[in-house]
Amino acid sequence: MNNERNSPKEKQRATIDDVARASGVSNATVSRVLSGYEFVKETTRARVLETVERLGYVANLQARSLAGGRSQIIGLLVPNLDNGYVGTIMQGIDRELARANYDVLLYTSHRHPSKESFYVDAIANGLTEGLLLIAPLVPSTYLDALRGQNFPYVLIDQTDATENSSVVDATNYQGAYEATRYLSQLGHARIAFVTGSLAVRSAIDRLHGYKAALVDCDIPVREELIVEGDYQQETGYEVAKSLLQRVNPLPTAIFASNDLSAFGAMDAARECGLRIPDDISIIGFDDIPQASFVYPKLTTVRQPLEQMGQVAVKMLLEQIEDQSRPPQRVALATQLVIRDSCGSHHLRGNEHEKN
Amino acid sequence: MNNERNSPKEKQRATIDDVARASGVSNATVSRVLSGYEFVKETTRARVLETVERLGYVANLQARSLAGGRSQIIGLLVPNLDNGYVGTIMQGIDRELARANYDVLLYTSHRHPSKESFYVDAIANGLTEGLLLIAPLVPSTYLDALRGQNFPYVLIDQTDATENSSVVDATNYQGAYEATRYLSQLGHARIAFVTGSLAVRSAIDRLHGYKAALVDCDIPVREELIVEGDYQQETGYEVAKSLLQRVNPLPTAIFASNDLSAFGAMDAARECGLRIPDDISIIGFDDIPQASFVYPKLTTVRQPLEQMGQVAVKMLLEQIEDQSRPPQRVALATQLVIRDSCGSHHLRGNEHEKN
DNA sequence: CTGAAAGCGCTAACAA
DNA sequence: TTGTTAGCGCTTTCAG
Repeated sequence: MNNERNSPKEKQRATIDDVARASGVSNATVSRVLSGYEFVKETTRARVLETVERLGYVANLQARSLAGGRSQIIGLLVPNLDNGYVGTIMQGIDRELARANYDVLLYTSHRHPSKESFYVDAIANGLTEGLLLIAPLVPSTYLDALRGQNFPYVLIDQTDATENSSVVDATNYQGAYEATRYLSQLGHARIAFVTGSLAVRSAIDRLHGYKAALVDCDIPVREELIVEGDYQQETGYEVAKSLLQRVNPLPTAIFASNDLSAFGAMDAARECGLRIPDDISIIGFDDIPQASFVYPKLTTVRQPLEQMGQVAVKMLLEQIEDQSRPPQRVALATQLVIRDSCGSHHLRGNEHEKN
Repeated sequence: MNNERNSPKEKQRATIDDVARASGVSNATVSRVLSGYEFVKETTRARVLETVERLGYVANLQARSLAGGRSQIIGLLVPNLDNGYVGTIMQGIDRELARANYDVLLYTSHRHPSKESFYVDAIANGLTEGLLLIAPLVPSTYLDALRGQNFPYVLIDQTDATENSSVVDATNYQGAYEATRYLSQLGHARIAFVTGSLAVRSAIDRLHGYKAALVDCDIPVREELIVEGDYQQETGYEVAKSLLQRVNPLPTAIFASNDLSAFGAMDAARECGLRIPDDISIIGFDDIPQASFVYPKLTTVRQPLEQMGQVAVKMLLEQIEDQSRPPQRVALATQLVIRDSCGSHHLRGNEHEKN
């Protein structure tokens, strides 16, 4: 509508033609200099560069990209930003992208599936050269379209049911297995489990790991000790609370499928008058930044979040370079991080004065 | 370089001309239909829309924006994403932007000033229609350039020394004043203060608020109780620790300039064998999501982070609509949120069995 | 080594 | 109500 961009006081941004004129060459030559083309006379190059500097010229991305160049932008779809989880992954993405001189167009779905698919359609449309999806809700809906256009994308911490996408995630099964075995080794036998949303692959894998470990440790799998959460702190609190009120005898440990749920479980335990780790042990999954500064510091299974981001970017960039590259799947190793929220069940009662 | 975009299997994206041809009209007409232009025959409009649907046509943003239309994208510069602070603000930004159908191009400076100014140059260059800067480090460097081009931007939680920018922040002085007075009312007289980076306006204002409250409460301002932090948890930990080791008698309360620093101070206090809030009270500033689930829950001064994001977007959008609009400054009210990390100093010793 | 010219996909006068 | 025609700023042949 009434676009005031030409108001009197406004300085006009320098274009490539301005630079060309000011340095007495053609715009093509300026373009060559700027793109690092080899065969330009040194003196010409110097002159152009000097002019660019003097005029404070910066190329217009849209024009460049329209003209067939690269936009150097990738789309990033995230569920939210209010806990460190996505932030940490993004740190990895950021680092790797900076190296390749790419920028990020961000889409926050706020766990709203329809918004998610809307964005994906829009993103794959021109501006971005590729797409990174962090823990998307229901990828299957739009993944086909993406594949149909042969549009480069990588899923982070989520799996495509058709197994036809590039994905980066962690060894969820093994991580959960180890965590459970660790609790068992501490003497726990009544180990409750708070799942993630079971629509999500990682949640299912962690559940399987938990069950497998129980079996291997000769602990019966009791369905009443398994409650369904959704990776949210609030939900973790609620289900843990009702679990603690319902089950008798009480579990001596709770394994929450992610740190956020674990925080919720900690709150619930405390409200029930239980001391952590003396009365009940709690273990999480992810190792988001907060895990190390809740009190007591949370023992958890570390996902290499930052590294996942980096790897995803590398894969995406490769795919952008060579669109015919087949999908890859990478699962990075998890690692048990022992802090203060789990205690030995044998010693209960004897060692009450831990700080 | 070797752009494989024309590999055999790749479907080509439909352009506006494809749509025009397929519906037997000119591209101009298609453009009109798409932009909601009023005077198009209904049957034509319907036909075009049908074709768009059938071909799965989506407009190319870069072309549209190059041609003088709007890109519907704003740039967002953030310092980092690993704590809830920025995430919460972004939630507000997001909500408001979604309403106006804008997207976000994200730049993470990771507290690196040169990167910051580099980004600002790049951002203001074509693609984005405006710029939101969250807690930028040294805005003065590039703000002039932005203003010179009359490029719309809004600062969030930071102030331009020249007072020539639109800014949204909170009532830092009053918030700090209230927090300090609250501690004084609890009976504390030795109240330590951990500042933010004093290059930042909010940090200075909070320090002033703290000092003013002390004066008004007839408590002497002791410089040895004031230590300089930088809004980072790690630094908060370090300076609080050395403070607690150095000062004698110990302060009975610590006011940290932001929640992150407060978390650091909590860690330090605990390492010094102090119990919170029994032996020492700790109060923060911001009320980021973690504040309510650290243990004990942090008493803090709430900044309406989400609302700040929303207001900033509204201001920016107004500026985009009317570029001649003069800069505005809005300070949203802070609010003391009393939780569990502060105790009364009078009662010390008598009420040791709080949970 | 460099310039001219043809677009990239779209919007916006200006005609018709 | 609709089509024609210029560009937007840049890259990229194709000639020199």
